[in-house]
Amino acid sequence: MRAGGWPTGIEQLIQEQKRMASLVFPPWEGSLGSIRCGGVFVCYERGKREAGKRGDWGWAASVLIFPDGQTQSFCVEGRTPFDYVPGCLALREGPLLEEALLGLGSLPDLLFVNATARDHPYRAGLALHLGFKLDIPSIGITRKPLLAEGALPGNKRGETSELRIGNQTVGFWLRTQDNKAPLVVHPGYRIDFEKAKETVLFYTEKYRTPQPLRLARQLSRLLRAGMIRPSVLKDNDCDEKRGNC
DNA sequence: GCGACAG
DNA sequence: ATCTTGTCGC
Repeated sequence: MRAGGWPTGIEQLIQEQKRMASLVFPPWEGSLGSIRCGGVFVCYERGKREAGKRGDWGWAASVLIFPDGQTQSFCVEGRTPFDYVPGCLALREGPLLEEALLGLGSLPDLLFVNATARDHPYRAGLALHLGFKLDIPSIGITRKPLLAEGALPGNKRGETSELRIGNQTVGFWLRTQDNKAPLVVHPGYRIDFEKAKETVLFYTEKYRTPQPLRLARQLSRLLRAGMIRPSVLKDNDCDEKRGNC
């Protein structure tokens, strides 16, 4: 599988988003605990106050967690080809995130992405887009909704509350740790709400952010800091060993 | 026109 | 995405 083929302009992207939103995907049937779960993340230069611009450097990392806890990862850096435009995140981040994933020895069975899915002007945010493009069931995780609205959940781990756009439920708040800020969970490609909830809880036993996404974020920041180099990194054990990658 | 607006 | 500041908890 090769990288590329992303829309290169807003009109082209919107057309693709409308197409994806109109498709019906068969639900994924996998069992947590026996899958390779991935996370992918990109960070940008520190100290900038304005929204991202075309040409900004980005540092991306993907992480794959095996059932036995072993991990693999891949890091890549590059310039982003597009300004940040809400609703068009795929133009800015899609290509680099895909590159990071395709560098892994094998693709994940399930993927966490730092983006929305159905909570989107055309009901096809980057978490859905990336999963669809690579044919990997995907779950989006964000700090806040893009368009959806809904009350906050209770303060206990596992509590949820629906997020809707009009009458349509597009995602949900999920408290992953007692008394810590909830996350927005966006069921993406081939994932239903119940499975998304189970999966996020499975990967947040100890931390607020699902472990694959958390490790990918750590690695991308280490790459940005120059503490690790781009390309293959294998058998990392970053958890509890920050800076030891 | 003005503010909001995943990352 | 990123920064700042102060504050709380382990």
